[in-house]
Amino acid sequence: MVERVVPEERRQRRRPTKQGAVLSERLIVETALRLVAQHGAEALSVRRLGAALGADPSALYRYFRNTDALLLALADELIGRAQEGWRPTGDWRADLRAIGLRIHASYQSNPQAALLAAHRTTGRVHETRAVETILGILRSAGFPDPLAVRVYHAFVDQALAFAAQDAAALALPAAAQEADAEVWHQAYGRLPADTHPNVAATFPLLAADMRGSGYPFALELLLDAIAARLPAAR
Amino acid sequence: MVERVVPEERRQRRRPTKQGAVLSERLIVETALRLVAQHGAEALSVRRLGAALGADPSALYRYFRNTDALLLALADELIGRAQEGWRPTGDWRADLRAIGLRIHASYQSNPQAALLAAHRTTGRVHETRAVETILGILRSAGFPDPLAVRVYHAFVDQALAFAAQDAAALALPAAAQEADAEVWHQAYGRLPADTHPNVAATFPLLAADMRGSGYPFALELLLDAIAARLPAAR
DNA sequence: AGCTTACGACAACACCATTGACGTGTCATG
DNA sequence: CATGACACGTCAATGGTGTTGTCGTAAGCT
Repeated sequence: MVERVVPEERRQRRRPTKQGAVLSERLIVETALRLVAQHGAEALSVRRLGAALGADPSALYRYFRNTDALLLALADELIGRAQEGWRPTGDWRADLRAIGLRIHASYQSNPQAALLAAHRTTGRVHETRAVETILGILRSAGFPDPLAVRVYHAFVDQALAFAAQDAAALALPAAAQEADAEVWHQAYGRLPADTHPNVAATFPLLAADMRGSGYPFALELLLDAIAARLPAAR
Repeated sequence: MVERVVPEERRQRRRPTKQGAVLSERLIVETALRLVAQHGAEALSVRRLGAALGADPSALYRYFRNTDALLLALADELIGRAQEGWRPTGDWRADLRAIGLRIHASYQSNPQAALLAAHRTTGRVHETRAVETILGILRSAGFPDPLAVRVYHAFVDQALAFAAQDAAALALPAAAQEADAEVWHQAYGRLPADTHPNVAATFPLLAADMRGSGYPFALELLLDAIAARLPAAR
């Protein structure tokens, strides 16, 4: 097969499609995100995306070598949106907290796409910038390189894992979402104290706490532990 | 469409297929798990499963209303297998670590099914038993109820989130898996020191560390932080 | 022994990603 | 301003997917 993809920056000719659309990597990514947001993850197919763009499906292969490459571009776009407008404060702990919460929030804003994208390594610009930033925060805070790398890994994986996990809940149909919450109260609210004493004793607390995401507290705990491993400065 | 599925317990006639196999829910689930284990996640299709069973693909629809129902059955089977044989030691930290790693490991053993399971609250016996156990460990370790509940939430969500995250990576088509690994060397190995000094400085460490899961270290950090919040005993 | 019907098989449908071939509109060159 | 090269949108085809309407037959009841 001949390589059909021309890198975006080297693209010169832009011929409109029969329906008048002028394609670009940007337009394709944005249309794909819109498609997923409006009609769910399963609505994202080359054929449907082509239709939404007003182009033949195969035209997409002039921009992405396959659907995997497109998916990576979507993932990178989400990472990029998470970083928009953020500036480091110089306080490593505050900065890490902000980045973690921003990644989480960005993925929640498009749960369907987040589910597709959260577990990929893109190697694209937004991602490499985020990696560079986080590593910079840790190294200039005084973590020696081997520790900085391990901490980076745990921090990033946890942010992405929670983001995907919470996105999955949001991605459920609204009806199924409420039904799930109901089932939770039904099943756990009625567990008898003789077989499940600990659940029974803490049920009101549990029910209240499980409403929200576990991420903010888990992040705080992670930051606690990281701080404890920071070699005493001075 | 007519409902084709007859519940397993009410099944009476067992007609062999042309190739002589006698189908059952058990046989189908076990064959499916074997198929995935031997030939990878992408080998699991209705057609291939039918072929592996020695039956027409459409015969499966006499046992499962669709592939989602089949995958749920696979997931349920895995949950059952995972909990076998674990006993608490009385050391809260060792017990939590063991539970976390067990959940993680069992999901890795069949990523495809794990992806479905990790995002759903079943409220069924295996799940409620796990909740009861973890809460019991925390409460008898001396955590006051409100803290025990928050810690429980963070711990469980972390385990499930990482399990799903790492399962997702394993469930990718082999090609995408290799692509992700390649990206680390291609994209991150070539980032110039003037734009990405921190990545450039730590690249060998990074490439080595990112090969494995971030969970074991993230779990250890979480346990560190939890221990630090345990009210001094005595 | 005969009847009912469960269940396996067949064939078809609608969708999917991907690719080779083609021709036209766009741009760089002169 | 004309021209030639070729980028890129289009077409058509391939081989995959899950799913379903229909049918015959053999299993198991009476």
